[in-house]
Amino acid sequence: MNPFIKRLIDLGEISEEEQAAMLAACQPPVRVAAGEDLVQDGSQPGFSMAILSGIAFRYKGLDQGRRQIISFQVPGNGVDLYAYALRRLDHGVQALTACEVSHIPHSSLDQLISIYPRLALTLWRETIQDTSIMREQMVRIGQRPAFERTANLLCEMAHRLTGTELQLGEAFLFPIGQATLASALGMSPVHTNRILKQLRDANLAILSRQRLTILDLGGLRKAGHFDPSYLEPVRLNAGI
Amino acid sequence: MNPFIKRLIDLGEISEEEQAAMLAACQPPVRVAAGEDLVQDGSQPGFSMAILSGIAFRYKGLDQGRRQIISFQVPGNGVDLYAYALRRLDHGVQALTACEVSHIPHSSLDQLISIYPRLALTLWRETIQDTSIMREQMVRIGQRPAFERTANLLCEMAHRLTGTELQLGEAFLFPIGQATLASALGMSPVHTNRILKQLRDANLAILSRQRLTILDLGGLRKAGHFDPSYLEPVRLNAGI
DNA sequence: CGCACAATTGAAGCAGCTCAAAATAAGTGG
DNA sequence: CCACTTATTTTGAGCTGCTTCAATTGTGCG
Repeated sequence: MNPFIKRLIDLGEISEEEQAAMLAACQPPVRVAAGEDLVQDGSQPGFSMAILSGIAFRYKGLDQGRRQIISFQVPGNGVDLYAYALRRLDHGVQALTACEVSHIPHSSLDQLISIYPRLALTLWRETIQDTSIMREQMVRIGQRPAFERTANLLCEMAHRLTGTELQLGEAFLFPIGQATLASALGMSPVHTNRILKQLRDANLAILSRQRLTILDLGGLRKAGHFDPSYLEPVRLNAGI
Repeated sequence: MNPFIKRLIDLGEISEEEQAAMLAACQPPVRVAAGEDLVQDGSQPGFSMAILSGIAFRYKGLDQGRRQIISFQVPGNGVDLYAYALRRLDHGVQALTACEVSHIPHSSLDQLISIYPRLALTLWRETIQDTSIMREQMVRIGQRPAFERTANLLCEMAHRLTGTELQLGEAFLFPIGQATLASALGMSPVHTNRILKQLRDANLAILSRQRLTILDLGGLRKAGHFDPSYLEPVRLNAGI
């Protein structure tokens, strides 16, 4: 099934009719090569996107080549759904791996939402989940020392990639260079390298050859003070 | 005028009827003392809030007392409007100064939005502005060195407080302790103190006695590499 | 094979941290 | 309004986590 639709179902009860309507609003998949921008910083797209396969990331660039990676987007995630209400993007989105994305024109969203208001709430929830991840990233960068910080991010990625096509048994396809990882962690590439070595030496995780291999999930979680509750899907009418 | 309504008007064209309806959905103001929580981390509020006066901040706590301040909320800002779609808050909100806030029950939002769908988009836009600020905060923490980082945040606060009741001529009421500021900047209180001294010595800004005084806005902006474009209100149908 | 790029390691420096004490400011009760 | 207490700010000193620079090794690929 379309992983984006699957995700929306996870986020809230949506009828088959709504699913079909959402699916119809998604344009045929576009392939984007690794390293390409899905949308440019500062552009004014008339569409949002859903990631069908692959990993992308959002980033904000500074002068002199430095940049901060804001968050990763995995299959099923929407990308800049809230660009729907933004005139001008304040960040870029780039493909980490080759990606398949579906464009969703904002005009289609207008129609969709006017017919199925509940869908709007579900889409909104997807963006909210996104902000939860951003907050966690902020805590990571602002408060956690390098080792814990790195372990924590790897835990998050493993968690989010679980169940996607990118899971390969105990390992995950996560072809990120150390320089790129460094700009997600807010630390230097050299230090990132050393921390990865420490994680390897501690038999917690290995990141190499396009792959993230978790050797000791429990240990990695402890090292990263990782608590996945912020990633659990948020159902409006569940629980209480 | 109610600063929240004023802000919504800034964010998009909303009719007087819509304004009135929104106003009606806001419950009578509640006063919260400085240092008190507006909402607790982990709680499940059935309402969102608007800040009528004062400054609040959102934060995520770690073990051992460390915490990261996610963002500040100034008069007119909504607080956790998207808690509307969240079951359980993943962060807390605390009053920096004494605050007046208006609760907006989610049930009222339901009704409001079903009658005035355009209001939903405007509220959404308010939350989007919020995420822009969060992204900037992430860049600040992840990429900027202490001096630039601090200057940048002070620029943002000055910008956002301009035009509110908290503006006092060249200065702003911003009664933040250095320890609190430190947890917003992701640095130690001692170092925060030294950076503030540097800013003072450079005749850029003074933060003391409850007040933020900007001595040299141009210089402060340059020092902080501050570009306010992410704060400009985002109008859907404007421009182009 | 050989080129280009990514990962690894070493070494030196510094930005920012912790610890700890002194100086100011802010409350509080008499 | 003063004396006292308590919190906040400021400063010093020493340390370390992380950075930068630079060289080496490894890896993927035409």
